[in-house]
Amino acid sequence: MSDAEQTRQNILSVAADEIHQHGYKATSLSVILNRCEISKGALYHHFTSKMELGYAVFEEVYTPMFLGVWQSPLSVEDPIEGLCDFLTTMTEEMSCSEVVCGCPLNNLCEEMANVDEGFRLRILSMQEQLNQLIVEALEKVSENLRAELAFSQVGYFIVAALNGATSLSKSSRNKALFQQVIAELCLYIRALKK
Amino acid sequence: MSDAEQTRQNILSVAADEIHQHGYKATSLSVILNRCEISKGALYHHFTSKMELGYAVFEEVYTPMFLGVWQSPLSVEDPIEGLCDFLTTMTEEMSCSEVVCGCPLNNLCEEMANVDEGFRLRILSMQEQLNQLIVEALEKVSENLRAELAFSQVGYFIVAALNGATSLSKSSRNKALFQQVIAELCLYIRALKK
DNA sequence: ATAATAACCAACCGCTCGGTATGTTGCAAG
DNA sequence: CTTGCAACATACCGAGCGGTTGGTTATTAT
Repeated sequence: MSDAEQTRQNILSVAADEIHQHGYKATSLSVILNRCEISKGALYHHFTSKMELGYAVFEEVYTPMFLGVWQSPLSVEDPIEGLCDFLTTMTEEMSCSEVVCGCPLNNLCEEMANVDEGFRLRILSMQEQLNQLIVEALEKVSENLRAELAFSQVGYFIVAALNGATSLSKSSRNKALFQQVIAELCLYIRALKK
Repeated sequence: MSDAEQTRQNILSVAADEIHQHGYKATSLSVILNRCEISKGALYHHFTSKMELGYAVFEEVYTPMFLGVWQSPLSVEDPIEGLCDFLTTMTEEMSCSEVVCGCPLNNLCEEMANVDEGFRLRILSMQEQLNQLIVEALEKVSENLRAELAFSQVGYFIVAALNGATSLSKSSRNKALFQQVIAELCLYIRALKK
């Protein structure tokens, strides 16, 4: 990787971390510059504006990360159990600070969807892709599931409950509440089976 | 009501609206001043800082509103149906822009819980009160519910799903997704019955 | 070897923000 | 009648922000 590309990737990675921790608006370019030990000129050579940097973080960091994380648990033989295992393992392995930090996608959705159309459309697309993954997984084992289910609706419900769980744990600064909601979510998911 | 108290209430009401629409940080004092047609001196006569104004909005506007909204559907004979009716009626009656605007409590939780301890504790208290309302309602009809339920966990799950539903509708700018998640949530709630 | 361009730096700009200092008005008690 | 304080108004401050400008160094193509 060329030096320039290295610089760019470093900016993206640091920006992704800052945006995850403090949100897009509260992320200061000067902090990114300090952490990367570069000048403002360097940053503006690689990105035309803060907004473009935000979009790049979304597309080049968050999106591949997200698809990667969700694909594996849904690709197993029994996606219902795969999903539940994934959720419980995640709650167990995540540090308290990670839980409190929330999901990058949900954070950006709350912060930016009503403010910037570029972010909104990217978030929407990501959510639809994620929902599609769940729907396909459910369809794969539909013969083992209750008959009256609306898969897309179920998929969005699962995502909603998960996002709500992270939101709740932000006020309690505690994994306990998060774990409870995930536990209840797993009960719901397992009850999808016949 | 005295003129001064009138001014104070006006500030609170306008600030509550601005914070609901744009969040706490993005709410500019100058906008509040313009809408209220008062000077900065007037605002700082009634509130010592923007933070204190935010706390006052939470305690004097959001809290009573919230408790009022949730108490009625949970106080009826069958709180399960009361809750489902409440949720579906809400989705039907809320305008699209209201849905997209989100829940003030959840918005503040996402924005401020990780940033300011004063907000965090107030939000936490409000969520616990809300959960308590649900738990008490469930206990009231526990003989009609499935035996193995953990009421507190169920309460938080319901709140989480609801919050997640508003989050999802922010990216779609659409009531449809919100309605779907609420519909699935009602299926879950009704399935709490034996 | 040199010209051109990529990659980067330092200094500065305008703007908005929350907050403050000082001044003015009006009512109400003594 | 005046003294005093509540209830405002006006003007200003410093800080931090995203972004721009003009210049410098390093790399690459001819």
